[in-house]
Amino acid sequence: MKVQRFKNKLIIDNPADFDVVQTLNCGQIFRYVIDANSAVVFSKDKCANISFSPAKIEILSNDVDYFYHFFDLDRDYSKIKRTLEKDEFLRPAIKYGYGIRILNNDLFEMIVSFIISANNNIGRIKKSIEYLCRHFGSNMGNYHAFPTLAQLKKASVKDYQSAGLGYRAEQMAETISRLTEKEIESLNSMTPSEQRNFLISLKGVGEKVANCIMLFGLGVKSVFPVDTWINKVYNALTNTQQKNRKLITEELYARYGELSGYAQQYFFYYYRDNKIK
DNA sequence: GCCCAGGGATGCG
DNA sequence: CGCATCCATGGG
Repeated sequence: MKVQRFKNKLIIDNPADFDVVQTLNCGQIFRYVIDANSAVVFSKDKCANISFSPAKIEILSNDVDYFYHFFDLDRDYSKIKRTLEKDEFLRPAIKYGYGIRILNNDLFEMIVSFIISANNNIGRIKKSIEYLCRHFGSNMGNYHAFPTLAQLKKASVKDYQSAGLGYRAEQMAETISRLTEKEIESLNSMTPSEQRNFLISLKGVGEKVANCIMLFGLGVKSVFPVDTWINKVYNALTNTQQKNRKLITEELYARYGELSGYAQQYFFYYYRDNKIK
């Protein structure tokens, strides 16, 4: 897939491995607006305006380098799909979500976003995050940036409750008050196992949330986050009624290995979009 | 009113 | 360890 880079624009002609709708709607980003042929995507303090058709994708931004990496445009997804298509469970999901790419989201944004995501639904997650951006993030003119750690340290438990975090409000306040920029930065140089241990030590972060933060915020693809949807998928495919998510996580990681993160996204998008029981 | 959502913390054995 | 129960909140 060839990407043309200009000063303020990326152009992709005949994008075989990139579908904007699929990539934005597969639950890895909560700040975007989209309609039939255009979208606006927000990450950290940046934004990109996208227009798309089957023949062409145009990404406009004043930080092209950031969004080139954000949309993972250096990676060959056709190769990944060729490998994963050999798996009979995955084949229909890849056919459906052929244009999914795993976004390289901002790490701190992922930590906050996925703490909010626990036992929650995507609509409510989006609203809570919007609230935090509007009340604590820098005003960028047309939009508000995702708040920095320093900015969120000014938020109280009450603020988080007003944002709709419910019982996660106290967890968030504690995690934000304890977390330092240095710790966040240091995650980049840790091994996956060290990353997981640190992340799980944060209030509101368990196995699944840690895996999501690693997958979307640290680029670690050898993780398989298991949420309620993946739990349903697993039971449907294996004809079981397994409820032990730790066991499901281990089994799916054993099956998909270093490509677990990709496999998980194809499954999630396919089954959630088709509302499989 | 019940059930569910990209689960985690807690307590109990 | 594993396991059950509880937890805010809003939409279906």
